[in-house]
Amino acid sequence: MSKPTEAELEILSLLWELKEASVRQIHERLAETKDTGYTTTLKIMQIMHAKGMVSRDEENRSHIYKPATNQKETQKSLLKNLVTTAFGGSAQKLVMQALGQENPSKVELDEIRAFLDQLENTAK
Amino acid sequence: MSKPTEAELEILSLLWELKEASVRQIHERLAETKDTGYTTTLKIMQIMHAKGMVSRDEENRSHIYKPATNQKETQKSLLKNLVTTAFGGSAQKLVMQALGQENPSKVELDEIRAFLDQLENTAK
DNA sequence: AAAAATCTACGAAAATAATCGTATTAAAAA
DNA sequence: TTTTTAATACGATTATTTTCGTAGATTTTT
Repeated sequence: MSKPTEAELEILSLLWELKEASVRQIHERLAETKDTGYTTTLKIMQIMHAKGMVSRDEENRSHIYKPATNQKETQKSLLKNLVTTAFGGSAQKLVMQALGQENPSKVELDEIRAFLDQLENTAK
Repeated sequence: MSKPTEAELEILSLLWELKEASVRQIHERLAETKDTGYTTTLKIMQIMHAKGMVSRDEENRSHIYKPATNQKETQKSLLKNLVTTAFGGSAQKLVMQALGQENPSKVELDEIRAFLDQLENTAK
């Protein structure tokens, strides 16, 4: 699957969150943060459908869209792209930057630690 | 500073690595992986200069470019953008995805652990 | 039943990004 | 000195992405 554009990614992300949604629902969520027309949202979702990036149920007049691209795979390729273009290929640098800018809770940090342990044991 | 485009980011990244470079140098590096014309590289670097994204020394005929945008800041904003658009705002999810896809060495993992510890102590 | 609101489809315009060709000038090589 | 190579500037073209307006159909409200 080709890389989603910025606008597509915003919508895809909402679909991952909501599992499924109508154009209206997506548009209302987008409208919270940006000032965009309904038909613009519609058009982009139609394009995404044409690309096979989402599926849709046309049973009712208001179509219901679902993500058709795997979330993990998509995130992975976006990350890979960012690591190579902006972080000189170092995932570690990216991770540290990401953590440094946030203020992760102890719980989150512990979860990451557990994940690191698991990585170390599973690998090899 | 506005978000660099894909092509700009590639160049910026090389400039961060090299500290400074001529158009020719950048172009040769780009040409290793993609098939692009010299004047295309030149044009993009000129645009970057017009945007204030890079500075340049025009002393000699072959201009020498330097990054004018802070690497950390730029990386930070790109990450923030990715976290919000693709990871539903969760830096933790992004971090785990990033680590999971690589195969980090024990040394790297330990460095990250140390970083986590430091985060925990510094914060609050 | 008529009017208003709500959908989709779709083409076209606008905005943004990337590519390239040509002119001109300066430096290097012959 | 002449020719060739290498550089910048810059406009124009192409490609991609985003936005919008309008038509036509179906629901919902009055």
